[in-house]
Amino acid sequence: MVRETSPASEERLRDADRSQASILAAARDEFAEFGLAGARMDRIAERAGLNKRLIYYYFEDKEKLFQAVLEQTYRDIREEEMKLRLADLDPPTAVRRLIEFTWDYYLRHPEFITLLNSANLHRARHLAESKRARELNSPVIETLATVLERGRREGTFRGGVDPVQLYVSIAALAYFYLSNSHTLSAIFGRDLLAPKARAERLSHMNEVILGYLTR
Amino acid sequence: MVRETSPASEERLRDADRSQASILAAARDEFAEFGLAGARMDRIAERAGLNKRLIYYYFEDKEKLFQAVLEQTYRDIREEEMKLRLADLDPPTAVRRLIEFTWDYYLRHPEFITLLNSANLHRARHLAESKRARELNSPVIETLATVLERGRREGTFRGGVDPVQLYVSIAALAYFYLSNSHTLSAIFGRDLLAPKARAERLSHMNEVILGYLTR
Amino acid sequence: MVRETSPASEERLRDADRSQASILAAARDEFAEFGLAGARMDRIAERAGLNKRLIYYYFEDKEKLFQAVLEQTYRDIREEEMKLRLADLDPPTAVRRLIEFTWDYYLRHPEFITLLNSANLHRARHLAESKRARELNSPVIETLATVLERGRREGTFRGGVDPVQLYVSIAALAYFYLSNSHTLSAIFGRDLLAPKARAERLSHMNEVILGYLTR
Amino acid sequence: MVRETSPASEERLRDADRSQASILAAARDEFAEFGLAGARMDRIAERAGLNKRLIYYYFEDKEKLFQAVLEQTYRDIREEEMKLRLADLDPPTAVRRLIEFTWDYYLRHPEFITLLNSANLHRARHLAESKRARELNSPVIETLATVLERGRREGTFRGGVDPVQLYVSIAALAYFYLSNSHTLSAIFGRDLLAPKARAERLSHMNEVILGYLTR
DNA sequence: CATGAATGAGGCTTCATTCAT
DNA sequence: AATGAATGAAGCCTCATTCAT
Repeated sequence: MVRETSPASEERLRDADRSQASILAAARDEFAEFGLAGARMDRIAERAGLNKRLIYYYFEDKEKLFQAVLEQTYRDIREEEMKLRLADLDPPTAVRRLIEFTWDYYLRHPEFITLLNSANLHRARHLAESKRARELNSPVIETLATVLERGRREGTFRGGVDPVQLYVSIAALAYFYLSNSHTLSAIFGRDLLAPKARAERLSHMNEVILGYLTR
Repeated sequence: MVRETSPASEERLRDADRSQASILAAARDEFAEFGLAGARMDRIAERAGLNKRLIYYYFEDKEKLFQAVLEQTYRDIREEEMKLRLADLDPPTAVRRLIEFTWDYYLRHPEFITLLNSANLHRARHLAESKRARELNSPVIETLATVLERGRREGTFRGGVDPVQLYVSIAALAYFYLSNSHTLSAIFGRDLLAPKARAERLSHMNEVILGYLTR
Repeated sequence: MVRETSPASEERLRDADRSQASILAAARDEFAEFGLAGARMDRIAERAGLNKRLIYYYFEDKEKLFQAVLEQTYRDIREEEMKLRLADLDPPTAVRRLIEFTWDYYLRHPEFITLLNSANLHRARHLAESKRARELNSPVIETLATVLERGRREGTFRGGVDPVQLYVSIAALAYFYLSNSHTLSAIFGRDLLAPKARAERLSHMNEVILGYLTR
Repeated sequence: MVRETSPASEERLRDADRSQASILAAARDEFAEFGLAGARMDRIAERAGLNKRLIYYYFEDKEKLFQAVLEQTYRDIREEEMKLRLADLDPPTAVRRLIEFTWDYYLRHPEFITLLNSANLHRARHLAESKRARELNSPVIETLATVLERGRREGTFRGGVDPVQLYVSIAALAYFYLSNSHTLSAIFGRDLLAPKARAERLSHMNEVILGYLTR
């Protein structure tokens, strides 16, 4: 005999999950747009289409909510990084793939950048408290290490490249450009987010990193 | 005895200047520490050792004060960049000098990074409103262009390098590392600001940029 | 197999009784600790180990719950007073017994005092609404009247003593000392609840009341 | 030459003082009526006829305001006790005077009782934090000691009476009756605050205390 | 009988800003 | 130039209570 899960309780559970997910998504957008201090709990509730009180019911307070958003944010990017399968590609292609993924991900997830900035404004306090910080380490780093090693053995890449430094540098080249695009656009008097400018940036990034790696 | 008006009024002027400067410095620290939304006018007054009302007297409101801080911040870095005299150096040394200056400046002025992040969180609204935005363009860019051109002609550097892209990339490599040092430290489980780590990062940055430029 | 309805329903009834008693005890402690306004329905549920909704199921709302607690509190002390059997003792012993009982009861039931204070802060509104107020009249008063009369006839006690006034005074001497022990301890700079201090107080109370009564 | 205090600044100061006094009086009434948890900052502001924000400006938060009210309350009664001049009276009269003063003071200041109850509900935490607790010790105690000693030497009073215990007992007899008058009235079915009942209580108190003291 | 999810009203407190001198 | 007093709006959070099973 098949046990019938009470549809009622299942739906209830799903409601709870759905409510939490709604809040989390709404909070992510609000924090991304206004930062931790500038975010408004009222607006988060409104964005989520739920009662404000419910936020406290599930997430205790603003700080904890922010922390939950950060954790979710990291989980999201790590999950996508896992799909990259860089090990299957020849070294230069793998590096190019990582650069393009990073660039695209930041473009598709502008909230990632502002959330990270907010987290760092608060000295990563929320991350430090999140006992799972180390789990957020990118799975790409290890793969990148083997890619670099393979490239070196094949004679394509230079040796002595620290994969962590390289990973950080790839992120840096994309992140800084996008994070500061408004300021830079104002200063340089040209729109850095225009399609052409974007293509040029990606191209430049590839040149810099591969120009550096390739011997 | 005749009371001399002039020195008194002059002194008063200097007091006024000093007060404004105090407020500006206090505001810079406060905004850097807490962001625009997180900053407190009360604390700024306290930091400046002056009455809160005076801030409004000189700077109208919080937004305008933030704008004034940003402008000052840009003026400060541009002023130091002017002293670089890259044109006097041979191309690789000039580039290395720029990288080291950037790195050092960010290290000596951690507030620069968080202020810039705040400005961008607000989509550079405060900069756009500042009629002097274009004046904030770095004087280094032009010099860098000539340096790159000279390097190319001398056969040291590759050609086709956009000085703006390169300038942005140099800033990016330093900025991202420092801006996200807390988060990265938590994730990698090691202190990215320790002296050794800092030296390694600077070395890596030089290698990437010069490895890319040099043919 | 036949399912027996009766024990089940009986058990359920006992469960219901037990739940109500749990809630009542939890509420008594919570109200005693924080007063009516300071008490939290959440905490009462938690203390009772039961769902908050159940409190409303059994007691309608916070006010009614408080009233129920008060009634129970009075029933409890009256029940113990009934066991005193003062009529069996010679007058001075009977009075001493009452004093000691009062003192002990307040010491054993510190919640009695704060609950009474809360009730009076609300001008005994909850008591006035309880149709059974008069039933809460102490059974001791009548006994005390006969004791006083007997003492007078025997020549031990003075005449003209109103048993209600005396009863109130005995309660007063114990109640005030214990109710305000924290304040008094702070002011006098000594711990009024230390064993020695407590013994001295009881002794003093006996002396005052018997010194007054005895001729 | 007479220095003229700027009327402006003096008035300003008086405004500040007056505002604080208004808030304190309003808070005293509100806390007396509803207790600490039941009191509403909004209502206090309204009672004081001042902006709610001002309460925080002068008193920081609700707890601190409560503490300030308590301190004021103690200062008030101590100040009146100072005027008693018991030392000038013959011992029985002095004691009677103290009893009557206590009774009258509680009747004229019903807020005194509920405030004290509130303070004790919170275990005198606010008093303990008030470094001036010991200063709140009644000046009457010492006088009472000399009165008792004088009475004993004159042969009117019994010996071995602890003035602190006696002082507490006198307060107790009045306090309990008034503090619990609502509850007691409901239980006994008669109005304990009616003029006749009040006179009887005062008379009883005098009889108890003097009956006890007099030998 | 029992419970997790949800809510509207309201409470304490904070904030940028202005007033009056 | 400088300041203490004062304010209205709004922010975070809590509370008693109800809903839906």
